[in-house]
Amino acid sequence: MPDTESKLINLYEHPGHLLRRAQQISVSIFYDEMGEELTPVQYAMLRNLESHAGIDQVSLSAISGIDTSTGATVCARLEEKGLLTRTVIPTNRRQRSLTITGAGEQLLSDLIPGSQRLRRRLLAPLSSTEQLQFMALLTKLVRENNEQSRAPLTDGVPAPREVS
Amino acid sequence: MPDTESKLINLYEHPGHLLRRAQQISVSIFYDEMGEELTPVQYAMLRNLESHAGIDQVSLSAISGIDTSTGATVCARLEEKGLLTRTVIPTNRRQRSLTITGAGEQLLSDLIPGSQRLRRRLLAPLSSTEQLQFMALLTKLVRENNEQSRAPLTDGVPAPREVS
DNA sequence: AGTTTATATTCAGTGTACTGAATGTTGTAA
DNA sequence: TTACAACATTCAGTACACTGAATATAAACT
Repeated sequence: MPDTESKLINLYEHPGHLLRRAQQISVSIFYDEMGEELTPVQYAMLRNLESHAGIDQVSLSAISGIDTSTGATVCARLEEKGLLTRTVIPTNRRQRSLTITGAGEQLLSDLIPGSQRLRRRLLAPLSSTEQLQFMALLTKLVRENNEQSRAPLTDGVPAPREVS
Repeated sequence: MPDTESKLINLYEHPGHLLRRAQQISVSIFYDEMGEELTPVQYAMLRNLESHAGIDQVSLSAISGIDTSTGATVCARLEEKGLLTRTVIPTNRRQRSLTITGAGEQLLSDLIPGSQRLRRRLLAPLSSTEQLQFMALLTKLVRENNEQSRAPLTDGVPAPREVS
């Protein structure tokens, strides 16, 4: 009998604990391959900004799966580093339009090889078949539990709320 | 052709990003099912302490997969809450022996049903077969990448360094 | 118009999680 | 025994990630 539902002696049979460990490892490899210029979350937001020029902070946070409070501080740091600019939108002075700078785009393109190595290293313990399985299962788990966290993903391109 | 190795347009094909989201969701469900008395990491450390009475902070951090700096602050908070006690070991005044209190053991046993619901909810999007697959793959990934993070797991029972 | 409601952002506070350094203790070697 | 290395713990600093509340703006409604 596989000990999936029975005794909970070993904490490492708990999916939550394993996920925490996997994330730690992922972050660690990230810094190894991508350097110290960006944190994983900063990278994710900048990468998402690249394909959604002029988006506002709330929408960018949403597609990045990050709570808006956190998203604001992340954007502030990216602005400090000169990787994006924030400008108040005249037609809706609540929103700030975000634009990636040249330095930001340069950095992203410099980081492409690292991001590929990161992915390969993280999945290296699995065979190619297992890699596909794992990604499919993880995607399914995230997608269907999506609404659980404070920062549920707005799927795909989330109707950029007519910034213009 | 499955887009596993090709273009990296969609960030949600990146394992690291998915792992971060999965962890967010896991934490969120944790609070939902386990209440606010303990954080996930506090729970993990207390649970590990239960089966390793008298262990020192460094060893407990190691088996919990937590860096010792972080482990120290977590233990301090658990002591404040009256869930464990820390006493300097006379024979080695560097180390502090940790002991779970009655209140700590009570709390852990109260949380057992919640921890089972947590596990079920987290894995609910997957069929039973998929759940087994997923746990196996995640375990493999964590185990073989173990040394990557600052807090590599000492496997199983890590030779409690003769506390006594 | 004036009031409510919704929205975007920010702020205060707590808790991981890490790095790098400091402190104190123990054990070993010159 | 004195110097040095190893070790356990702590501390300072940075960055997520969340909650709950505050602020400012915009839209809707009476």
